[in-house]
Amino acid sequence: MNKCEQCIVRKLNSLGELTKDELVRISGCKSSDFVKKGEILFEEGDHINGVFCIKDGVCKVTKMSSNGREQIVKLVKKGDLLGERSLVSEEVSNLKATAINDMEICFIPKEEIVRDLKSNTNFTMSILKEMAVSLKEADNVIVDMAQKTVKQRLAETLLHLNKTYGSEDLDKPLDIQLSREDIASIIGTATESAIRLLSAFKKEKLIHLKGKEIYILNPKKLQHIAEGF
Amino acid sequence: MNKCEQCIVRKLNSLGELTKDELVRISGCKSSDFVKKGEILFEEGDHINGVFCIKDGVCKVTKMSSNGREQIVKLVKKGDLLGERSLVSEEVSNLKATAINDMEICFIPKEEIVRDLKSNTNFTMSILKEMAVSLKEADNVIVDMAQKTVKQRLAETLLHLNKTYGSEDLDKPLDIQLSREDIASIIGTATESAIRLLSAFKKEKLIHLKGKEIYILNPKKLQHIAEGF
DNA sequence: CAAAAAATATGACATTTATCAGCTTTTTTA
DNA sequence: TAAAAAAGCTGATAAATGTCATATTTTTTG
Repeated sequence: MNKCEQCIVRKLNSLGELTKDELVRISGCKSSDFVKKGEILFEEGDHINGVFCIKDGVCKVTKMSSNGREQIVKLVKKGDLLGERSLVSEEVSNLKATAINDMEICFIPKEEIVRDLKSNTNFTMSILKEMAVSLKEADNVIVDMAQKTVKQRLAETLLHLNKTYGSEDLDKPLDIQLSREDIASIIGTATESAIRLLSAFKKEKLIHLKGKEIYILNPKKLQHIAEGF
Repeated sequence: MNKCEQCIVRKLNSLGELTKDELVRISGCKSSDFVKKGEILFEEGDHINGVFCIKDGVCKVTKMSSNGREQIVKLVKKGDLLGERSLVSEEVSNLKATAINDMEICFIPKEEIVRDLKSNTNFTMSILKEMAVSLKEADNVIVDMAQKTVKQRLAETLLHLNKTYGSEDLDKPLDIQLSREDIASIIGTATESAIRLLSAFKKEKLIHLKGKEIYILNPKKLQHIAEGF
């Protein structure tokens, strides 16, 4: 089993605030796992009781609406933590996490992390900061969902994906493979509508599509569309 | 000026976790204020640098979308804290807060609160918990905005308002007066659409309207509508 | 590899929602 | 209190989006 204190991934999230001694202890109680594409990390109703640290891969975090459609609430990637909320809540999860591609993850039990949360101020403040950022982002998503058209939201989402999974090289596709259904589930629309708009963007040469590969050709124009022009 | 350590409102939020000594210190540096209906507490772009504790009244927290329409992100009422994010972020506010009715508020400067955040674990954990709850609620709103129809969202919103501002007595209206524009801005639709649906709900005897007063007559049926039936 | 299943794509149409115009009622202001 | 302004309401219509049907392509499976 790999050691947390030697793992580069910890530097990407709040775990980087832990001391060497704390990391050694965490290392001793954590479990590591490989998760295949399509497999479920946890579901709505599960007791999580710990935090996932994503070493590699991407998963989608979803919530089922009462209409019976799944909404992707966020994408979690290498370096991110998942399940922080379980640390300060006794409730079961209201979210489901599914691997988008093959993943490598670690799981740290709640009791161990909570210990540090109560003793290491830097760590706590870092978690607080992460939550604050998440809250701000959530507010932005709410406003977009409420006020923007599906077309604007698709443009927005493509730009967002480009920022996170795009390369400087315009000839390379986004480093994430989403189904059309996933894309629709991010922007909150019917799969057919997402497909239609993607086709329209392709026709306007804003993007290029090759199977599930997406090339962002004209981010500037996409930005204009996202802003309502 | 009133004293925090004697203020009942503190028991409604994380400030209740502070010790008597801490509260006395906070009391010495806080400022109190009355805010008239319609007045602005802070705007997008403002440096807040502190936390508001709402002693009385309600305010709407909004964000302007790039389309030029304001979206109400949440309503903040007596007992709530406002601006917690400023404690762990140097950024300017991305939100605007406007009084919905006459308010009485206290403002506690950031430096003072951050001191306690770093020394009083109970307080920090309480703030963490509040943020975790907010995050969960935000996820729910995102899913509703993305997946539900305007009609469903209106029903949902009425029930939500009923839970927070309703009385046990069905003959009494909700204890909050929102304009039709505000209601539209909560559910993310055009004012005319909100008015039309309110009229339809009234015709079906689910609610009763008398000016800005709203009476919830049939919460059960509203629940059904909110869930998509 | 062939058959079956799943995902993608597109058209036709129905439904939802926004927009604009005009009117009435309520609230504010001088 | 009268006039002006704002808010509320309703109808007509346009635009956006969802749904259903069906064809095609891609992926999975035996």
